[in-house]
Amino acid sequence: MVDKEKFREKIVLSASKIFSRYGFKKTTMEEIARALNKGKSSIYYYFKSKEEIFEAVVDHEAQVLRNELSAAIKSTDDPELRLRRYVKVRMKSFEKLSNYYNAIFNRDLDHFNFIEKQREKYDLMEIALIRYVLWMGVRSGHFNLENTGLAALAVQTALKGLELPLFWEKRNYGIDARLDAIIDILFYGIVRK
Amino acid sequence: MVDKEKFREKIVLSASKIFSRYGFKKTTMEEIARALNKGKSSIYYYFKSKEEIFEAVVDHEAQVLRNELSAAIKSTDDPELRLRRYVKVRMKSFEKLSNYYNAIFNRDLDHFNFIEKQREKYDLMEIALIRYVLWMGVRSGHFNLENTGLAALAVQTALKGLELPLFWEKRNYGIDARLDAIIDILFYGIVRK
DNA sequence: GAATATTCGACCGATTAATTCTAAAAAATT
DNA sequence: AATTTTTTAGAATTAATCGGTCGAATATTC
Repeated sequence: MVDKEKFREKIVLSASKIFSRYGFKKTTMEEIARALNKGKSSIYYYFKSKEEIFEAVVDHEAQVLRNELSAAIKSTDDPELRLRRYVKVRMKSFEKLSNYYNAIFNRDLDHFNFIEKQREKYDLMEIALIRYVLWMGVRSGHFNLENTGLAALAVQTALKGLELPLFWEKRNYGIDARLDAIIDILFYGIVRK
Repeated sequence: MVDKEKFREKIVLSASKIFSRYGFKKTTMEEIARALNKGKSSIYYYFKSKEEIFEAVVDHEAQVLRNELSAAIKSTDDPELRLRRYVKVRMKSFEKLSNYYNAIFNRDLDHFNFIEKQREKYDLMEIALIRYVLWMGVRSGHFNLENTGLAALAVQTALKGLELPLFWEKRNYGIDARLDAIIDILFYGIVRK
């Protein structure tokens, strides 16, 4: 039927909320079904397992993140501001996109190889985006870098490393300020004086 | 030992956070124990079941609520402002004290009779508090009521009825404004013109 | 009204989680 | 320092839960 894909999306959107609230393990098929006013077994008509639903959820949220990131890049021409906005969106999205975040940091989930694949896919995308931002900055003379590929890798590594300390502790206040500080530090070595 | 009661409190405080995040059913003894750096079975030295821990948590939070409510009442002498503050604290606390809230509204828990007892205890306390607030208002000529006992019951019933629509929907914004509106409506029939 | 798509209740086996058991550390008492 | 008592926790037990299957029922399409 034509509507099958539509309903798969409905499932993804609904399950996403439950996953983000309770995490993968604590979310039951029963709950996913109940939220949609369906019987549990009906869900299996659309997805063949809980993992498959979760994979679709993660894919969907990665897509949302990608969109937000490219919107941030398009929002300005100034390379410095652009990188600044990119970092902010990227770090803040990680808070919101908690499924994705959990998928990456939750030890329980390490055995799912699709997480690994997702991570790789995401990493490549991110490095490419950062490299683009850096390259544009170099071209316009704002940034001072020999090898944008290597630099993009370095920046991305730094961002990944910052995720944990940034969100594990005080989850609410000071994030903006701390991000600014981090970005400033990042810039000292990049921006041409 | 003397410290046994102390450690029971530690368990209650710690378990409270986990319960409020995941609810009764989804919280495991394993998690409660892990959060305290103890073995799962050690917890059973202090509480004889998960239910008993939860009961202690609910008791504790009801106590917190009682304290906040009487602080609100003591915070002013003006009867109108006092009732206004009482309602605000009462409605907002319900958001925070989510264990208690869940205990009352979660259908899964209906079979625990201690919930019923807790509910009764709380209702009586609340009616007494409201009656006191109303009575003081009548005495000073601010309120216009024949029977404060009956009026207290009516106000309390109204508040209980408001809990659900108020918190089930948009859980964040407009609550303050909506509460004010509700309080205003409540006052039209109470405050002497 | 046959064929196809969709739903769901009943069930199963594996896993997980609550609780108990046993015995060993750790503290307190003698 | 021996012993008694308190506290801890790994292992064992038991109960419940949950993901997933199956087949039958119901709705939809042709």
